Amino acid sequence: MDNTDNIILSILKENSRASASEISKQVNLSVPAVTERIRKLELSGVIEKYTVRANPYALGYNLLAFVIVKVDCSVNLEAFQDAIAGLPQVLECHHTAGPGDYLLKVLFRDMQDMENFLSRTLKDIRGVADTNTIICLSTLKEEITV
Amino acid sequence: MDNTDNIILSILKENSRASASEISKQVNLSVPAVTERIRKLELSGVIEKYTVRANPYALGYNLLAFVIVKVDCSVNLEAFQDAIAGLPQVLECHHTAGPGDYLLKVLFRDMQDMENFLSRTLKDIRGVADTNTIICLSTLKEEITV
DNA sequence: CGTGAAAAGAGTTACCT
DNA sequence: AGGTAACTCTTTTCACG
Repeated sequence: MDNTDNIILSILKENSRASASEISKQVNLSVPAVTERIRKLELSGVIEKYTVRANPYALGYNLLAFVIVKVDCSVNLEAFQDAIAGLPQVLECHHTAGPGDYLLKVLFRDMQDMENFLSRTLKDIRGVADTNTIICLSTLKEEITV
Repeated sequence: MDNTDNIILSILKENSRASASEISKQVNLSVPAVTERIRKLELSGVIEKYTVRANPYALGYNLLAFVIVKVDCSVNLEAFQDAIAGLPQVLECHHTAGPGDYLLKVLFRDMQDMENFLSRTLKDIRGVADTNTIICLSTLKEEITV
């Protein structure tokens, strides 16, 4: 993971469809050398997957919020986790040490969608004791990784 | 944005390097038809960018935390925002309505790196009045978008 | 929206520095 | 480790049905 690898990674982060020949010009290396480095980045797990960044707004999701969830410790956590992970609106679910037990990042179409999620979807999941919602007014930065 | 578009989008989310011919087989459409749909998804902004998902752990970042930041209202917010956005460790920065003013998603190499970030990097930014850190124990789900 | 052909560009390999 | 060159395969693009 030298400097060249970092440049290659940042090029792919900007455009994962960049060809090896395009990249080779930017890093002053031959095509096979670039191909080999990318292959190693994939094998070592640095490159997890080639993906697409979709715009939630263009898809009708205009509201973003983080939800801090407190869970009743007496309940089976796996059921809670499976239920949460199955909700497509829930982009992220982290087990946390802090004011709550879980932190969710959730997209909503509108306020009503959010209300519905908080007062129905979430409360219907066994184990959810309390929720605390942080509404996002605007997003200044949103990267997948370093 | 019909069902076919959704399938195409989900295929690209799984592998953004999938060729139009590969996709065409999965959606039972011709190659030019798929190409045209993808072009429209790009133009309409649904597809924001083709990117790579890098594994933070493979890059030495083993600690993830969310930091709730309270800002002194009397200070110029732009300076704060620019300073924050310039930090590569800060993956996300949201302006929020809630217990704090900003919510940051930050990667750390280790505990010392986190301590350094909280007690130096952050405190040195003008306007930061108070911080509250939520440490992630584990991550169950982490998607970019719906 | 499908088909088919033509052209361009991709990746791969082997060999050499 | 990296460069060069040739070969092969795939992809994309275009004109037409």
